[in-house]
Amino acid sequence: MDTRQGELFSSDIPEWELDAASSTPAALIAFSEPPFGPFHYRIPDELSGTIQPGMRVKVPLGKGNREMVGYCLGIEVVPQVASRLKPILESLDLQPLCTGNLLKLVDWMSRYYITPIGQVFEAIIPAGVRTQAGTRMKTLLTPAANFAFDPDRDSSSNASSDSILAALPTKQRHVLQQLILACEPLTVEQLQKMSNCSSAPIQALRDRGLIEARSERVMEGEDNFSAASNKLVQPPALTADQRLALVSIREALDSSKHQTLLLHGITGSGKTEVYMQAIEHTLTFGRQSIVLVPEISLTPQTRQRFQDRFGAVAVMHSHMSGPERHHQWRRISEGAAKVVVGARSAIFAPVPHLGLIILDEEHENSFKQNNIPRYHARDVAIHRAWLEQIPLVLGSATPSLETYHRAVTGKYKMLNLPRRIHNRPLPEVSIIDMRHERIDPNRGSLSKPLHEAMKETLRAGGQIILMLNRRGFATTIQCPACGYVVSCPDCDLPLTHHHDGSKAVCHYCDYTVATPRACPQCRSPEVRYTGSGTQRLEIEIAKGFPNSPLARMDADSMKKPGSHERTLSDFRNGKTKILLGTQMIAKGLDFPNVLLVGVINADSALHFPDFRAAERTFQLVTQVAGRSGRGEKPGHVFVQTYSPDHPAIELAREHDFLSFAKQELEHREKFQYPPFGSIARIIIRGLDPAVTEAFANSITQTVEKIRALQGSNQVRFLGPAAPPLAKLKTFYRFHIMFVAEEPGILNRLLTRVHAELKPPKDVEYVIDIDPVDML
DNA sequence: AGCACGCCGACT
DNA sequence: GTCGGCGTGCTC
Repeated sequence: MDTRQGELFSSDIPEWELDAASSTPAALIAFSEPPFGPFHYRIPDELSGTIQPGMRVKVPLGKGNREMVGYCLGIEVVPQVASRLKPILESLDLQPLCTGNLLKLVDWMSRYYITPIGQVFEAIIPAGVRTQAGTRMKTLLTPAANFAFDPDRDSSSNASSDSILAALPTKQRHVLQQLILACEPLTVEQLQKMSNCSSAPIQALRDRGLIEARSERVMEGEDNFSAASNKLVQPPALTADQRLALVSIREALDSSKHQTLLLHGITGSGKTEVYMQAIEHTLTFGRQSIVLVPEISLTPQTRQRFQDRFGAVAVMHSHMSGPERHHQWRRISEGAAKVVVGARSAIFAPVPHLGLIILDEEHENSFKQNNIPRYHARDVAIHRAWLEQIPLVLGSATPSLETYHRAVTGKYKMLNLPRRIHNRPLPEVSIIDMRHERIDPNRGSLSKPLHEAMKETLRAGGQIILMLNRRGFATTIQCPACGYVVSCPDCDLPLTHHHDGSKAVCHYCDYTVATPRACPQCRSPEVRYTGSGTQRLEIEIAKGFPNSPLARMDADSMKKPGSHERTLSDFRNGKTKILLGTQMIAKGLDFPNVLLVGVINADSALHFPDFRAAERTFQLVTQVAGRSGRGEKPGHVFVQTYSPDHPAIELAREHDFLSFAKQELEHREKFQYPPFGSIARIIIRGLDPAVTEAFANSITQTVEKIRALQGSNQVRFLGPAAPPLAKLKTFYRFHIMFVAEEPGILNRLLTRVHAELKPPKDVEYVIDIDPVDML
């Protein structure tokens, strides 16, 4: 190719400083792997006018000119001689995968999360869309122009084509006649079948130019994504509170301006109905909506509820196949879906006329992505809504303190649903002080009061939800003789015993071994299982309540597709009386006959070394408590804890979010934690502990240097220190925490630091902006 | 990431 | 004298 280019300009003046008149339009291309670029590429004549921002292109890179796929960021005029630039080889998309505000959103994410823009593209465009999953190239054959399909054609009208036909070998003539008679483009296979021949005569006709072939990408399989069912459910009447909230959202929609609204509605207050009527209003001016929900609450029921109301609903979640995602994505970008309901990544849905974004269970940590780019869907939603100048509704019974504080200070509009539907009371919550509970093997993990309440509830025909936030059978496997604990060789953490298959499993990396029958260290013939998980609880309950059908819901029992759906429908129709599970069952479930909820261990989230531990505990207890008493009969909740005096637990008992928030905000302000400050984290991991720690320490020095350079002394940092998971999947880990008054200062510092860091071999690091956990 | 250039040790 | 180690730097 351009091997002689260098010789054409042998002067010492860099080419880009040459005559400005030779400036030329070039495409700016970024890659999703190093070197991320972006780099300029020449747009060859045959592609001129076709390359647009948001498209993927194939370009040569480096000395070997290896072919790379890159994303076009834009077309620029660069003061460079056109021939100096390497050319784009090929355009991979007919239409941009990303346009307008979505492109701006990608750019913002790249800067805010300090992530190469190519990696952001890779994360927001589903893999199934990039590979065009579910489509296939099909070659369609048509007769050459002078044989154009013509059903009325008689033999005298086109003498020349007839003579060509007559001159052909028999087989080829027959094939061509068949194609003309077909009156529509045919695939090679179809034509072969019709004329009962091999592909040879067809190829010969193509070579003679008598058959024209064109390639087209077609959707494979039938369109099984049904459109609207014709009878849609009519909206029910709203309560006064709901009406008031809806009026505010409608005002925001009508204003054509951006506004964030916090819908603070207690559990069972009917937030979803407000969302749906807001979506309805959005539809009246021809715009679509995006509804984001945590992955676990994206149940078939949720989906059904929206489908019954709106018909044309697109669903996006992580357990979808490539072709499915691709199809949904296409439907969305064509504007065929009125509503997109999805988890985290649905915030990137290519909706053409977005009118409203709703983010339900706003406080949920699962909206934060744990791998690059480590974005928070709530914050991305805020930015997208701002770019589109549309309202964003954040809904929760237990808002995050960040959001709540912004609503209280007037940055967001606060909407309240302080009452349950039909004025039903919130359940009475009883705290069980486990420090004073006698252990009784007949009850296992259940305290006497909870055990009694269960008996009573079952007698009265009610249903029960029990939450234990640990899966497996036992959390530690220990030798009573020598104290040896069976641990993960890769993470140094105790393995959890799983009863099914008698295996010991690491819950952080899935390392699995057969649970030893004897102590591997001292050969003592006995091991002890301490700490209860859902599997043990299931066995205990089955023994204690043999006549009450029971179902367990956790990551282990929900592996099979459809099991989630089946378990919930069995519980809904009363086939099972007791539902026990991990926090998976704490959110969103709405079963009117649940009269009792038991929290087996409310402290599980309380003792994490994390400033949000209290907030999470409050949220978890409040959320799971909200599952009870949703029907006509009142509900009751029992919370087992070893810290009955902890404010998070006491205030959750009183359903007093306001007091909890007030108290917690005071604490946050003292330490400049969010929402009073901005935080970020650098996590360093490496195979060699000493090398890793040395690099972590060197980061500190770079940070101090840049901080002095920028004069950003407001930034404080802690560390490097060993995080709670000091070893994970064979990697030794360190982290550094950053706190500053506002995100801009932190971003400016970390962007520079990132540019200077160069980790040694086998060491890597990530920057986590606005982390939600410190693990 | 890959691939070059580049500057010091053990081999024909 | 050359072959080759992987440190450093660049990729439009």
